[in-house]
Amino acid sequence: MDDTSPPAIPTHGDAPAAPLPVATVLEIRDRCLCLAAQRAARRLARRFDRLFAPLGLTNGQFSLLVALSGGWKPRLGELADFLAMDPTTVTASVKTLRRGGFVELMSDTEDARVRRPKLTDAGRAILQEAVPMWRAEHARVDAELDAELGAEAARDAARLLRALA
Amino acid sequence: MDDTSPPAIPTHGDAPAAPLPVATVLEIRDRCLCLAAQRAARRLARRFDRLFAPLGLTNGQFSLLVALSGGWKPRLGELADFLAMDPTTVTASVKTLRRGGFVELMSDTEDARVRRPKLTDAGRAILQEAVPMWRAEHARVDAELDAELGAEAARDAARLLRALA
DNA sequence: CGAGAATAGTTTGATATCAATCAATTATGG
DNA sequence: CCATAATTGATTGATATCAAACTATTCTCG
Repeated sequence: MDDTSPPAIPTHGDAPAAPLPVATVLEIRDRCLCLAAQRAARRLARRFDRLFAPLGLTNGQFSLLVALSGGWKPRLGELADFLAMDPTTVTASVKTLRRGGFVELMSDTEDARVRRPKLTDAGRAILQEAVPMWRAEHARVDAELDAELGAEAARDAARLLRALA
Repeated sequence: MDDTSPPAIPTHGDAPAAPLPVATVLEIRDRCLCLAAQRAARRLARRFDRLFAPLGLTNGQFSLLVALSGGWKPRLGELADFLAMDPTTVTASVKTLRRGGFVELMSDTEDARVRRPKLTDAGRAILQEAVPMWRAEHARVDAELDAELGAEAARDAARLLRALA
């Protein structure tokens, strides 16, 4: 930083790391679907995490419990595919829910490698509290989206997100 | 479960935790924007994390570095707003990037509470490698979206996600 | 049947994420 | 000017996330 020192000699043959052109920054900021998806996911996650906080549930735990509450009896790997999670993340999430008493883990009788998570009574009970909360909050989200984009685009949102996943 | 035992007496006045109706499960599975956003975000995050892995960057670190590469000199809180992150997450992310030598943290001369992250030469250099990779990969994402939804919906995708955030 | 490949899940280690709480600094009202 | 409130970040603790490496089990085919 002393102007009597000789001109800097770049370490390789590279130019000395100029800032990106403004157009490039704007292109990424405004068009990057990955960034946009992370932002939307974080905002919505926080919103539903706060909604479910009085129950001691997170949005992800709610989704996992819902997935198990129908007739579907997935193995852990199938659950990971459905949630678009890494299998190791599902292992960890199920462990937390097991500690909370909402889920138990059964070994498959056909194939000893396979394990299937199963809702407990406590799991079903907390869902009966959570579902009406979800319904009310989600109606608000839909209304806000309608106001911002119009009903048509709002309906496309779910389809778009499914296509991205 | 023994039919000679007396009828179960629910702990409270509640019904003994019946499974959710199938229609409810399907409603949440197919319409919940939060779940859909998490899925899309995880898939895209994994995709760009793998893309940038040879550089030792994650998708989130890339986005943060891009945000700092233009003329914008945000304080940490402003950066958190832009990324829709919790401020404490930004503190943690910047710490990692500082350890990697890509960012430095400057105290503001006007207000001693304020700190502003700043790209280092190494940060600018790695961006020059990462941006072409991003461009190529993102073109593939766009093409896949075009094929699935048509060009029009694909072009609106970023706008829709911004509305969600 | 038996050896090697494939599959299912777990463990470990690193980063990401956020709520709750704390410390430092600045602004405001009396 | 001082006491209090508001602002800005940092720290802590818990869960989430995924890559890499591992164990256990099942499959395949010679």
